[in-house]
Amino acid sequence: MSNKILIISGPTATGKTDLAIKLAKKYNGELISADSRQIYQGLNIGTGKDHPQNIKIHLIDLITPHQSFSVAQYQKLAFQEIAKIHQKNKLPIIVGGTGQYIDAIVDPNKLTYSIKPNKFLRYFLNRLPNSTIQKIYQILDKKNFESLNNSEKHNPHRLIRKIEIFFSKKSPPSLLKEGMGVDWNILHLSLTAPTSFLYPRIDTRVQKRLNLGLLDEIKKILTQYSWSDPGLNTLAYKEFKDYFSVGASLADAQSKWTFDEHAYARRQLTWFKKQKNISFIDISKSKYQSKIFTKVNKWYNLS
RNA sequence: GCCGAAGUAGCCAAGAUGGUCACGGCACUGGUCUGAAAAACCUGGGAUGUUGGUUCGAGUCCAACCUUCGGCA
Repeated sequence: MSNKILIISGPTATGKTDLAIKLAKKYNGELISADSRQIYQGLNIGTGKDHPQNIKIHLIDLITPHQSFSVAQYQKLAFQEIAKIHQKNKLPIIVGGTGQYIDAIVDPNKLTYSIKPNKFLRYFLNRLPNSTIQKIYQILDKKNFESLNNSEKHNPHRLIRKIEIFFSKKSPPSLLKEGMGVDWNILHLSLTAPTSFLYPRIDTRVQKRLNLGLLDEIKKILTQYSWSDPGLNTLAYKEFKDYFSVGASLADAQSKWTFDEHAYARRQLTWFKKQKNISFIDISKSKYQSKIFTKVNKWYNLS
């Protein structure tokens, strides 16, 4: 066997981790995080690393807040972890809310992932107005520029990445050469709920994290890192920048943070909605957990 | 009870001398995404406290009423 992978995804505050821990116990599994923020050391309360200490979760606490990270790196590491867990004849359980990271596992054939970021180019382009970036890309690659939708044309990150790809030498090696992902048997469960159900849960969790001492954690982080470090561009941290640096009110920071969490949850729902081969589980419905265990059980024992 | 100020979407808020049924921001909605993704973007709907009056025409002027805030009692 040993080609099965269980994925638990979904927006924030749906109880993914708790569920995944239960599943891991029952099915002899090991957890792999798919979370772009829990990879940062020191960002604990704000990113929700509140799972029991005796539970091992792979791919968290990988780097410090002044380092940057990306999907391609995640993909590589996740493949390694999956392989290790399979070798132990255990079930890898991917749990997280970063849709892009999960996508890199489910659909690994992303050719451009081998094209590395060009720091110099990014530094240069990042200080230009978007209209100029557009013109540059238009001149370089008129055809592709015109095929972009409105959202992409106004998105400097995406435009810069496209320019980066244009300048790189073509013919990126396919990851499929390594044979990763070709024979996996994946069950992808995505937790979901109406926003009217999610928002109150988010709100209480925000309050809870403040009570747990988030502000002290931020204070401590600020002794070593600065607001411009990539790790601090994270919900639960970035909203407190004005509070700490300009003396803005705590209430404003908290409500800003809360609303950012709502918007984040919406984006996640939008992302997962259009992914293929997902079973959605509405956690606002009763007995959703038993539905999950039934589904997993059937999948685990068959095939 | 009297005097003053104010009432524009869930919240904040613009609106020279009355004239395209009203600027924005937040929230909320739907969407985009191939090495920044808890990122970075695109999109949509919703309002002039109430009732009258003046006027060709009122958020803008007048009256009454209602509500809120401040002061005096």
